[in-house]
Amino acid sequence: MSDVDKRELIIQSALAVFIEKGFYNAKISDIAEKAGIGKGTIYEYFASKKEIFEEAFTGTIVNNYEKSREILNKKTSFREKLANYFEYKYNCITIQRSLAENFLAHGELISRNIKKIFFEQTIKHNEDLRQLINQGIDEKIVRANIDKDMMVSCILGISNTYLGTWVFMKKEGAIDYNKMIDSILDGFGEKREEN
Amino acid sequence: MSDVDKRELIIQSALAVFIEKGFYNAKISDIAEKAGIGKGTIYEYFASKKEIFEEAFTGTIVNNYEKSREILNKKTSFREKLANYFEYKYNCITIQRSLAENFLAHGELISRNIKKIFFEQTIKHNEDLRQLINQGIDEKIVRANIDKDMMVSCILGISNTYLGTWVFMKKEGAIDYNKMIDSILDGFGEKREEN
Amino acid sequence: MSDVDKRELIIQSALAVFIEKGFYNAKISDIAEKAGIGKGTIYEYFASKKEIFEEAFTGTIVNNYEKSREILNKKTSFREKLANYFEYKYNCITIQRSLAENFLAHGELISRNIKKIFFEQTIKHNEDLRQLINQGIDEKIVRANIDKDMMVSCILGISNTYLGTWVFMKKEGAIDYNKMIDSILDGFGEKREEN
Amino acid sequence: MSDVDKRELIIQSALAVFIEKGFYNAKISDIAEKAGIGKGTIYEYFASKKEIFEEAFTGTIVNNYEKSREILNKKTSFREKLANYFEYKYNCITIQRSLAENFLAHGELISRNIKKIFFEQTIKHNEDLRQLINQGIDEKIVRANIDKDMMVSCILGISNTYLGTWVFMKKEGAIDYNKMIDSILDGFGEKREEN
DNA sequence: TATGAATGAGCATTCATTCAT
DNA sequence: TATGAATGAATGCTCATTCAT
Repeated sequence: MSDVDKRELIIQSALAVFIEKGFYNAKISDIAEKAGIGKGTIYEYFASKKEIFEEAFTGTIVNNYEKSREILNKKTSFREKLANYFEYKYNCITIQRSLAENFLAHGELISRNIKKIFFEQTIKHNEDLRQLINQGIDEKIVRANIDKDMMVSCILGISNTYLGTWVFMKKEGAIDYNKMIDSILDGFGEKREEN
Repeated sequence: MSDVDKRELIIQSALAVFIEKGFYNAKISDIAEKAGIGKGTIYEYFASKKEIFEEAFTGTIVNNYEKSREILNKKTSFREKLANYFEYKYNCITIQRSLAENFLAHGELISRNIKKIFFEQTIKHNEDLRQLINQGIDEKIVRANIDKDMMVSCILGISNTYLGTWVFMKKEGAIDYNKMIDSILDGFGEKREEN
Repeated sequence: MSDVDKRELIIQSALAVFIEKGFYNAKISDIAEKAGIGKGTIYEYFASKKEIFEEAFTGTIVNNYEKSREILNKKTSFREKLANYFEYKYNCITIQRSLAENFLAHGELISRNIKKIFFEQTIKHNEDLRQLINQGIDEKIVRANIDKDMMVSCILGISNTYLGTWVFMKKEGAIDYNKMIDSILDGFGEKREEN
Repeated sequence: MSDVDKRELIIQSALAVFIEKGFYNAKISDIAEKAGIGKGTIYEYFASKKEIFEEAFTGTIVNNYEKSREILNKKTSFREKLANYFEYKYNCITIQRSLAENFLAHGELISRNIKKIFFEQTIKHNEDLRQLINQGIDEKIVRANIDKDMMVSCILGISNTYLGTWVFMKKEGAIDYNKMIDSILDGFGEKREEN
């Protein structure tokens, strides 16, 4: 097994253990056992538990970002993109939630570098969503004069909360992504002349 | 100082330390020092670190719920209530975020009882928001045929994400709560005949 | 309540708790509760937990010694004295065992002074038993040429072990003290010409 | 060093510290230091201080029993066996006393299992002594009509008390084991027709 | 005098990390 | 390179003792 593969093996095992137990209750021995290797071996590839956590986290956010960017860069319509984006978010919401919680809850664990990566990815992600909004404007689906920050927040917020509730409540059946999109586009208010 | 006051002092000190350092890095001695009392004294009022955490958390969620319910029960219009609600949420978003993170990130810490309280408060809060939506419908501000779950998620999501970003990015200036409300009511899409 | 009475109350309460839980598991608060007084009050009468223990112990050994000496000083025959002695020892074997165990097991607890008292009492007690043996010799019941130390050990040993087993095994029914005495006097061997 | 040897090293070190200081004053760090290893290492071999204590104790009582049984099973005469038995008891009386004291004084420390072992060994030991008495009867040295329980108590009692005093008083010189045996066989009384 | 709230020294135990093999 | 036995720093909690009331 190559060095790269061994690292990846450790990261994936660590990820599983971190998600299951959280950072502080995840023991190095748990990770080693999950990976089927010795405790000492982990230290041949990583300097500390913190480093494993950071790397697992960095990999996951970068990976998530790449995947969502892929979706948003396809040659499809605004609505299709948004639906695919929601679907993707739903699929990774469990793992994301756990990681985000660890990340947020243990600020002290996160080195400056990791924070920078997270920040950059968030910015890029927001930019991607703004691009999507621009596309929506070009397609005459989104109004041109809206507050884009607000709309980004709304897209993120509704997906996190609505899909999160779905996961949390263990609801069953198909999610109507189109209704989510309509809600964002049309709002919930009576039609008005002026706003 | 009465027993109740001493408990409250400890809880507030603990809250500050938990928010700053997270559960696992908060030392009992930190809490004692913050409260200006001896370590042993804490154990006169609480059985364990976990119990302090639970109590601090329970108090805060119940307290938050009470305050938001107060706002939502005032004799004011739909728009005014929603604006006040957003304002309130902004004010407590920092503490809320930290607690929620600790709560979510350390599921193992939270006893069945606390989970029940959290769950109940969440359900009640959602019901309060549904009442608010009903009021909006009565006031002919909200359409009658919308998916109320979706709208609740949107209210929660936009407030968490938009206000959260505001706090996280340390933006300055006044937040335009009315624009938030308009976004939810009118959506971001071009006006359409059918939806 | 006089000071002396309060001291005695504390000692008796402490004794009960020490016997039940042993020195290290006996808490000052247990003793205070048993005595129906406040923790602080104990320190008005004793300097430390160790001192309470010592005093309780001293009192008990002196007391035990006094009572056994009383028995051994009565104007009765050798056999009667020995039987009464055994009976007395049986009655106090439980408390004695517990105290002795604490005493022996926690040598470090016992101050030089207490050790001296214990030693003196033991010596005196042995002397009393030697006097008893002399009386037995005078009464022509005990042979004159025996090793008195050995006989003292035998009296102590058989009473401790035989009666101790009785207590430990929770045997019921009457103990035949005369048989104990006969065993010591006659031994268990076949009669021999010379010994 | 093998795992077994390391365990044994820890047990022996613990034994020494328990004997010197008693259970509650024996610190894990004392035991580690005595063994010349780190504190943490002890927990690689034992789950808790209590477990070390139990194991040290179990080993010692079983070991003691085995050794005394060995003596009592030799093809030697009644007197020789008894003399060897006393000699053996003398040699292990110090360690035995300390352990027994800890055992008795800290009932709460001793698990059901350990109590069972102790009880079984005691029963077996008493049976071994009864066998010895039977042998004495066969050899026409012990009278057939004696109370065997009483004689067992006398053997145990005299050895504990007489030898214990010897150890306690730090007497010097050789112990006359034959005189002990004679005392048990002949008693201390004047010869009588009837008893 | 009597009290009990407050205290902090002290210790068993955990687990990330090291390093000899 | 891979290992896991060995380590000891770090911390929650207990409880004898103090002292303000």
